Amino acid sequence: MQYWLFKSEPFKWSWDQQKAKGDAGEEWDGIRNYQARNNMRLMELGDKAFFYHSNEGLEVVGIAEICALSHPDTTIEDDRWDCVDIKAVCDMPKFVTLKDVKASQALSDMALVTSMRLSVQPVKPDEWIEVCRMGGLNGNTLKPL
DNA sequence: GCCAACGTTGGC
DNA sequence: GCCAACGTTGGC
Repeated sequence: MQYWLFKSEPFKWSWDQQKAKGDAGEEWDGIRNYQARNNMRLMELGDKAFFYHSNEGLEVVGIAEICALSHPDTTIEDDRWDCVDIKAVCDMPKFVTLKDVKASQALSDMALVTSMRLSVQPVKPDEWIEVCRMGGLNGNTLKPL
């Protein structure tokens, strides 16, 4: 099991829209960055991910799960660009803001801070547990604390 | 809305 | 293969 973080500008694709898709999930298309794409190619079914609102909100709002392995992005005729599908799992009981993450000593190496512009990024297990804890979730069971 | 950071493109 | 120009991301 690996952990990830997906950024989305809420006025383009929000957590509410993601949740409305339910278990069917939705293709995470539109990624045109090699590093982000490579991360998606590494994802496995059942991997968990934070859903982060960029530009507006600037906070982790929920938890999603990979529900389809990397496949060609259907929105472009270019075989360089692949993507996975994700589905919503649960809300963060308390949103974890970028400010909170930056203020945490334990999260100082998190990609959200160090690789600001990367839109699909890996999350280390200890970072996963810590962000979940700050958001009011047990990172292993994903049950409220 | 500005601008810094940084990824990509394309000329040489 | 270098690097300048350019475009995009995303925090502020």
